[in-house]
Amino acid sequence: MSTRARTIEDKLLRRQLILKSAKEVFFDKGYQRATIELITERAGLSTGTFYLYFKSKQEIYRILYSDGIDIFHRMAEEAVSWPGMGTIAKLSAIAHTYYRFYTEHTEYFDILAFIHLHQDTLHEQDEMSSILDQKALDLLRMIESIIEEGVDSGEFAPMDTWKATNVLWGMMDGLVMLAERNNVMVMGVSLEELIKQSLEMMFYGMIRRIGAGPDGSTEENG
Amino acid sequence: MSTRARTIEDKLLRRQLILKSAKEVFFDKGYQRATIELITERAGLSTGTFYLYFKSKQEIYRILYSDGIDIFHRMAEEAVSWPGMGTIAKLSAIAHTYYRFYTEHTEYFDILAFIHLHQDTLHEQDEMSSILDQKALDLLRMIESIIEEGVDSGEFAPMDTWKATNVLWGMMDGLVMLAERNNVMVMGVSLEELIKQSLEMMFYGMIRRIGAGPDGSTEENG
Amino acid sequence: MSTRARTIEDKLLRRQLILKSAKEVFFDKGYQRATIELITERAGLSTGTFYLYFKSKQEIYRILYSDGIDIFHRMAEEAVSWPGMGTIAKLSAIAHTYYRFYTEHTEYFDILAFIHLHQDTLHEQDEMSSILDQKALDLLRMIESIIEEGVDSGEFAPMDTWKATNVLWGMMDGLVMLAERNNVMVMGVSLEELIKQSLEMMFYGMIRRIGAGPDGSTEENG
Amino acid sequence: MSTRARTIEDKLLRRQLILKSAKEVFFDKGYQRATIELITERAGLSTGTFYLYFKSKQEIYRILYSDGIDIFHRMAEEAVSWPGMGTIAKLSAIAHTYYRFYTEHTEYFDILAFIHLHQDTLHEQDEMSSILDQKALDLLRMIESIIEEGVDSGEFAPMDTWKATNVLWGMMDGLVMLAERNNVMVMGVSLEELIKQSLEMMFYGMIRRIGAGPDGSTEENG
DNA sequence: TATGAATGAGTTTTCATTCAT
DNA sequence: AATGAATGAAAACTCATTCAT
Repeated sequence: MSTRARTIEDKLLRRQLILKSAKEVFFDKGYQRATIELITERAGLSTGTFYLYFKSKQEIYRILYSDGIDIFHRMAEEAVSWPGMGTIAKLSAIAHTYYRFYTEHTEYFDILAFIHLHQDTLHEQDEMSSILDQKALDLLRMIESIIEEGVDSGEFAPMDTWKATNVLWGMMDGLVMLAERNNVMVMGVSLEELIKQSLEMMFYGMIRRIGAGPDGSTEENG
Repeated sequence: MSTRARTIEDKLLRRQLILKSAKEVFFDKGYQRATIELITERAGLSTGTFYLYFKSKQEIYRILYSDGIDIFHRMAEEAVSWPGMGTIAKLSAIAHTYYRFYTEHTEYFDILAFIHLHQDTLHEQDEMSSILDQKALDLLRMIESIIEEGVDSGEFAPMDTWKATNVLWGMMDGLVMLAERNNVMVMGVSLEELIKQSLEMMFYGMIRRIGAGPDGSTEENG
Repeated sequence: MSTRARTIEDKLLRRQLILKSAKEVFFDKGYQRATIELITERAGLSTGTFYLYFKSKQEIYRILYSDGIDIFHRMAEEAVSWPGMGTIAKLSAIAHTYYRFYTEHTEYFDILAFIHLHQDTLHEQDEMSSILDQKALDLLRMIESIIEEGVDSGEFAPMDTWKATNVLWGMMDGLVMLAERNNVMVMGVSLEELIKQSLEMMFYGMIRRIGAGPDGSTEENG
Repeated sequence: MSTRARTIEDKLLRRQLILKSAKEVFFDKGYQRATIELITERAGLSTGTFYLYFKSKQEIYRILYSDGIDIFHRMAEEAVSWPGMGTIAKLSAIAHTYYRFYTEHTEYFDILAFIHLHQDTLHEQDEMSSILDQKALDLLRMIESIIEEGVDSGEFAPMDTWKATNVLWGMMDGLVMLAERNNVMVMGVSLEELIKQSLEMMFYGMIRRIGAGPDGSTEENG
């Protein structure tokens, strides 16, 4: 690609280049300390060019957020697409995918984690924000559908599947958040281990067992 | 107190007033978009006055963070200080406290959640940062000691208590984070409900049961 | 003196106290970096009190400048008031006084040296500035009158005494300025030595000698 | 050059424009009261543009100081580079250069005079400060070497040349300082005249003469 | 009189965005 | 299309001065 992007392919390539730079700079510096100059410089372009491809700094941030969800969604779908997987195996696979997404796409993870804490900065009443939320919702719905399968197949006890979905996600999310925020705290305990253990605890409560109530409680723990 | 804070009490009150304003503005706007002008304006004071009570914007933020942890720590300790509480009751109480802290001190919650995502910005190699981390660590250690009690008393199966602490915290944290970030997602499911359910699932995995292995797994879900 | 200055003596004393503090702080920090708070704090008073005794920061600066000139003027007059002193002895005494003033009243010296470089800051078209200039002029006139005596008595060759006065002052001033500004430059050469030598050089050019022209030039250096 | 400086030449020109404005504003207002806004406004630019060309207010000040010394050093070297000049002629030429520098580059003169009185403000332990001091020292050394030539050639009596250099500089400096600070004082006496006369007085003390001691004293004025 | 809390104008610097080239 | 110089609106922080107590 030369200095001018004449073809549509060139333009797309250049757009991708800027997105990549932005992702890296946002990861290195955070939203506020990332500057358009840093982003374009890293892409080997000039600041003005940025505005030929993106409307604003906010816009590119939102696009990255959206892309991040898409990537994770795709990874999760692939992870559960193998024939013959049981419900627990699928949920384990999703949890493991979450861990993989965290390690392989840390920059995206940060952007995703960051954004909900800055709704004030970024969710400024435009169409984008609701789209983003919709995407996140779709992701959760996919997970819910797996749990529903488990209930339908009798693998899991009857339960409020939406609740269970949120429990699962919250558990994963909280653990990764914890790992990210402070390495000291999870000292000596790998994130993967924690997720595995959490899942086991959870599944143990979910699976159908004689004598277990529909909400996972038993006579034993009253 | 009128226009001038003459006594020590007045000064403390005014300090509290600024802290309150800051907490609210940080909550509304986030750290970056919060300005000293907004904070003092909300307190009915002038910008200069801010610097009579606090050294910098960072300082007041750190104070709020520290205060936030202190408040939660105190709430948690009070919640488990009733005589005759079993381990599960104590952990439930802490989880419930977390929920209460979230609802009653949302501004603090945000500050706490925010800070670990911006260690680069705020944890700039001063004594404060290690104190803060230490405080957070102390909190987790307190929870761990409760789980240890449960293991010692035979209520829980033997386990890695530090892992379990992190699972518990991660679960709570993730759920609240989820609730905070997007109300739509937990639509129809109250946070309190979710925490309750998660705990039950978790405890079900933790309690000692005949035939259960030390890690909570059984032949059934092997 | 208690917390309130009730008598006129008390008020004068308090005024002197503030002047002393101001002199020290101006010396330590320079005009800009000296703050009213620093000045009053050093005097054991509150900032507000400052404005009971002085109109502004500028005013106290000007007063110190004025006082500085007065002190030097007095020192110079005392130094030449001994009966039987010749002209050269008197001029030597004044030069030595200048050196003494520099070492014994360094704070004043700095204020005096500083002020003419900041006419913009301090000489803002008020009556004070012309008074100050008048005082400085009076000082030079006193020195000129000594040189005139020397010419009248035949000790010096006829000369333009105003020129000579300025030469003398400029020499002294420049030397001290040099010493103050950069110790390295006068490394190994004491200021006193330099002044002594300069004076000797100058007097050698001024004294009446057979064959010397009225302006101090001779056939030898023609 | 129109509204945008596209070429390197344009940029250099614009840089010069800002330097010129800064020099003037520093001269008018002094360092503290000079603001970036005043500087850029005078240059017909916006405040932000300043920071495209200079790192900070301090930086531009230091550059001007450095430039000032360079200009004077160059002027002085040119002034003494004519073949056949004797030592006295060279020193006279330097003194005259000092006067020219003062009249032709008054703004620079002020900056130079100002800086050594504010070593605290501006000489803040960076490489620049030592370079600046070195430059000033180099200048004095150049003058000293001329005096040394005079001694070597027998034109001057043996003397401490470093002392003599400082006497000469101090004399010049003090005279110009005097002229600058208060025109009234040197009323009716041109600076040029004063410098000429001072030099003559000084040289008269320095030149080798039968019966004169090595320090310039003679039996006549003993 | 004395206090010192409060004020708010003023200053340097950053950086998203624009626009002349 | 691309450039990158120019813009100018913030924003944190300081401190001489005021004024309620």
